[in-house]
Amino acid sequence: MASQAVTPQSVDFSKWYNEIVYKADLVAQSPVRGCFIIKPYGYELWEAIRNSLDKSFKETGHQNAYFPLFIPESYLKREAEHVEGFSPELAVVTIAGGKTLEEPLVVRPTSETIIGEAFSEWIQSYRDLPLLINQWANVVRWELRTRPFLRTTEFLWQEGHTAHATEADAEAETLQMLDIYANFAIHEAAIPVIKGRKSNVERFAGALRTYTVEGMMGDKRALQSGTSHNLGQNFAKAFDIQYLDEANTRQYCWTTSWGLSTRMVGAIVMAHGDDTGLRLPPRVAPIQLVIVPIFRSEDEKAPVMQAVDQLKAALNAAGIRLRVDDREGLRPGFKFNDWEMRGVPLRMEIGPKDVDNNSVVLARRDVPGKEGKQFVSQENIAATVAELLDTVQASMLQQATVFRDANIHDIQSYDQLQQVMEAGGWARGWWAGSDDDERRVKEETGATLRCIPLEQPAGGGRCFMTGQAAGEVALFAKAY
RNA sequence: CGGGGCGUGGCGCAGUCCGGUAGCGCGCACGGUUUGGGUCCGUGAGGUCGUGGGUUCGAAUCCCGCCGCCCCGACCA
Repeated sequence: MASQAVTPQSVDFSKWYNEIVYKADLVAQSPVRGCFIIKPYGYELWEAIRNSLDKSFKETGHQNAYFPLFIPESYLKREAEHVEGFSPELAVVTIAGGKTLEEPLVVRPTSETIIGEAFSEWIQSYRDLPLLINQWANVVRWELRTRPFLRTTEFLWQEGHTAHATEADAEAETLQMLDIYANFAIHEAAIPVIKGRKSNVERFAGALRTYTVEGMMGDKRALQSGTSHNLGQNFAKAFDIQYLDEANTRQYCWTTSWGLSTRMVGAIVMAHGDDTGLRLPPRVAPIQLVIVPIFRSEDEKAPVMQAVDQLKAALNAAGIRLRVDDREGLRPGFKFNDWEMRGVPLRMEIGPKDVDNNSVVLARRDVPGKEGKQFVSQENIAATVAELLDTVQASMLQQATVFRDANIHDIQSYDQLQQVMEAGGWARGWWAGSDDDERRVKEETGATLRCIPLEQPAGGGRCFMTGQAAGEVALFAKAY
């Protein structure tokens, strides 16, 4: 069937996304609205994300644990801002075992409360700090509107929770984890995210400060791809997380939490996809290389498959994730399109002519059409492929960075903000507005304050909205 | 909850205005053909037309009720 995909830069980007996640076999519909089945190919992509992050967590001294799905309703109520923030989207169990429960159980929307309760028992002394815990889990948030990966009723994520002796330690942890997210997004997912701080309006319910990494999608909208919160002493006070310091006096801990979800899968799809379908960065692609053998007859098939077996062995030995498409009855052209739609970064074509010449064709997914094809020798194929995968990885980051930078516009006035939002893109300008000003921006232009970037220009200027003196620039964009 | 739309084989749809044998494309199964950019031909399987009632000799089609889903808005990793 011919691909009906539209250009991701067009107004039909949403439609393109909804179609491609199904066609590329990432996801399937489920019986429950807002919940989606993640199919093996999509799950492998999530596993690649998970494995990379988990490695970074371990390297920075974090340990995995697992906390219960059900949280007593009273726990959420202990932190006022937190419960207010999450109440509208909670799923609550009131009946179990055929009886009405004395206290309803909340299906976790996040686990600060139950982990805070545990921390209060685990932590006695400054010697117990820092306590660095992460969990891989599912959470449920009953959102009104959902989309595969980007906003689902149930989603998979990791949530890190840490406790520290000092505010400085907590802040350092918060920023360290933000760096891990940013490094993953940039170097693995090839999405050049911008690190920044959230405004009061966008801050996590109960946090002192929230940091974010924001990525630009193919339609120039922003997507928050990971967050890290400095919770201050808010949860420590709500859950009585205290320790005895070296002077034998009781002190409240400073805690953090940080999370990255299956939304990252959607980010990768939306940041890189094109007319033909997905484009997956080699470092996270479940299949990095697909080999398409080409032959007309059984006589031609034997030598081709023999060469394929040899190439496959060499590539496997080098740790390259590959698949041989030996499906019968399908023409090569069909297979080319099929794997391009699924985003496989590199394709190897090998037919009788190549066997004679000791060559193969390698086709890059990041360069469209025939220009992405090249003949290479079968000698040292593993090294050739590995190098080309690195090239594709770098090229995809480069393309995404050029696209991002071309679509961030510096603004000096509210008019300019409105113009940028109408035309599409991100707006960057000096900002000293109030929370109400920020809400007005959202109402009138559809843009939200995505973040106050950590990297700031020198000096200061006048707020583009209020004209007041401003010391920081902020990024505004329409977001998912 | 406000505004708009849709429920017909696995998926996408036509048929509804004007009632009269349930159709098309894709997919699936089988046989043949084909393979360097989305092969072609043939045969076949598969549908309580969302649901309940009403009108009628006869309802996918007309009337009334109900249910479900999608899109836009409010909420959001």
